[in-house]
Amino acid sequence: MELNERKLKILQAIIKDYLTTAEPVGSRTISKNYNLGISPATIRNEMSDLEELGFIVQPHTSAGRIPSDKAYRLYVDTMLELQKAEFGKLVYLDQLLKSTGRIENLLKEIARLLAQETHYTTFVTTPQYRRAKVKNLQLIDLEEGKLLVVVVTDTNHIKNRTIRVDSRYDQTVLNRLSFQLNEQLYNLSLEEIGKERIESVKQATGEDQIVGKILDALFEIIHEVDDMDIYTSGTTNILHYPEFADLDKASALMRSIEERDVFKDILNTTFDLEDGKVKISIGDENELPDLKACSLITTSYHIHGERVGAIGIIGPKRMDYYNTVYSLRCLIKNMDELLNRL
Amino acid sequence: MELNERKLKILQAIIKDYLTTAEPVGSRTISKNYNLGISPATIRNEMSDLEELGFIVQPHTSAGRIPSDKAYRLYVDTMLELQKAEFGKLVYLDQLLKSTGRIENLLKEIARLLAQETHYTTFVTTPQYRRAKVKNLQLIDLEEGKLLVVVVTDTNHIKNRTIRVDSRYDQTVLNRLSFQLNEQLYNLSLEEIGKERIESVKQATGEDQIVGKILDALFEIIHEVDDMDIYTSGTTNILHYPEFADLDKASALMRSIEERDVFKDILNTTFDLEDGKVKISIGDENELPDLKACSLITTSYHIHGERVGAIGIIGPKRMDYYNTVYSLRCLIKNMDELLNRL
DNA sequence: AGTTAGCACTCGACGCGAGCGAGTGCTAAC
DNA sequence: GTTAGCACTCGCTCGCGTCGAGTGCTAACT
Repeated sequence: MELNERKLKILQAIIKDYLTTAEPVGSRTISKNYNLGISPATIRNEMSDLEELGFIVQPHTSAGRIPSDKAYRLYVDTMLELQKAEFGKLVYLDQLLKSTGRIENLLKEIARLLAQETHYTTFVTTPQYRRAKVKNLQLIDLEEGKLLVVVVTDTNHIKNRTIRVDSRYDQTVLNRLSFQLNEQLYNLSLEEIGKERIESVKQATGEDQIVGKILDALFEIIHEVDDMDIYTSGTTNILHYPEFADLDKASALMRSIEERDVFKDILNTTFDLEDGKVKISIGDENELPDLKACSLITTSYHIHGERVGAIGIIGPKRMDYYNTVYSLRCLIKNMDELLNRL
Repeated sequence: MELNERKLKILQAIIKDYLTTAEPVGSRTISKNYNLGISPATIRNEMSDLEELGFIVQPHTSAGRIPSDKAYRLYVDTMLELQKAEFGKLVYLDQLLKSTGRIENLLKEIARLLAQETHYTTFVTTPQYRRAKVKNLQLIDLEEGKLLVVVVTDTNHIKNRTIRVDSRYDQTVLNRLSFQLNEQLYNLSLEEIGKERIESVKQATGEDQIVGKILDALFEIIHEVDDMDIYTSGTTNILHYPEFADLDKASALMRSIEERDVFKDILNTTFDLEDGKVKISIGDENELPDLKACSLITTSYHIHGERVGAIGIIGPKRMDYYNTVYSLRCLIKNMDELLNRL
């Protein structure tokens, strides 16, 4: 059995109807409202096939059908035509810039506006300059069993961390070690220092136990998200989605968002995204259990051409993908321009 | 009719019971569980009196009684004995300090821990240095009906705001006015410029309509909270209070908190608090409609002896005042010490 | 005069069953 | 291959009776 054109049209109709009503869709509804020229009985037969193919599911016997994750994926991949959209200028962003000088407030406001427009939950991270380069790395003897690792970047950000080691190392030994590591890492940007690079430096420096520990700490320092804030808005909208009528579910999701647990996964994948790409991840495609009833639309924003931050929308799987993606794209275009002017 | 000792005991019993069960309290319950040595019938008579006195209310006929705001106020003022409490050292705060260098993260964590301990919603503001002094004040003619007020402090913070006026003022007139106002306000710290000071300057400058407007704007500029962040935690706890079972109420309150509307009132009164004082404001005592079903416990924290930030707890009127106030006091003591060490 | 037992009454909460209606799958005819 | 017809399923709503917690009132008791 294959997905012929009529099945596709019916599926499309089901999705479209379900997106607006949030109610299971029956054969009669489709026959009446989407003139495909076929009777409810025929549609029923096709729907039975679509269910077998895994595109729709029945919440219970004698209910209509609702789209599955697979259907949403198909919808997003093939039925959403966004390529040729034109994006207007958002004048309110300019006004925003005038009313506040701090970029933090600007980002907060952007999250707020996006939430207001889409009625979903939104988030924006503060910018992360991952192209900053290592200028200096220094190891400092603190006390028996403790070392301090300090990294200074060419943007004069200072990051440090204490690590535990088994024995005491003399400062002259540490200085030599610092020098070696500096040679290996100098002028590398933070994003270039990935897991592989760390491993290769380990090899090059001779696989010493302490060097291993230092490099692991270094990796963490560089990639720590401690100084990144995430601004959210519209979390209370979750309470109004019919799929979160169950208070426990809603509360679990809201707590995950409040505690920032949600973002651990999201941000990694977003920063790996190629420029200008909007990523949609639907239901079960999300790692976090609380997000399995949600869809996520994420993208990145730029300052001086550098991809520095993430912005995204969390909504029910039944969300209005078309308009939401449109809004996000339009916002990003205006936002990138705005941030370049800062 | 007066509030004799027996009535007081019954009221106390009602409050105590209601705080734990969140259910209206009946006469039989009190007779059985709090051995006051009187029968339900007698208690009913007394309760009838207590209702007439405004200390308890009946949600509907044939239901038990619940304490009114007035009762909570009495309870908090006279029945809560907190004076002689000893506060232990919170070791986890020290650990917190070690794990993060930034004060922002420290404050976020403090809000989180307090929410976790109390199961209510908490907030902490970032520090505000209000002892900065006025260095210069300038009025600038913008256009017909619009003036710009600029204040510069000795810490080189610049604050400004446009205000609307009825007619146009020549810049030379504005300069003279600026000079006059500067004379009055120069070298005053921001916290010294309170409502009373503003009033007295109004008098001294001759009660002109425009001067009034300028001074009002000035007051707002000085006390505006634009560069202040407010960290909240535990907002989802609201969903579990029985008094917010109504989703619309819960969602309205959570939105108010998310949008920071709640804090406009709260913060003004908190910063006016004398040092070390914990303020409790119950139900209708709160300005904001969404807070009328809540109680608020707020106090301030200090850095180098200066009162710089607010911290507080938002819970249902039925909250556990005793333990919550205790937790807050204990936290503040440790927090002030910790912040001094920074 | 204050206290208490007794009693009728109120009213929300809960559970149950009938009825409704949206929707299905199957069958037989077109 | 399509469709009309039909029996069947099942969640939802609504009304109704019951239950029980709680009250106020009255009359009797101390």
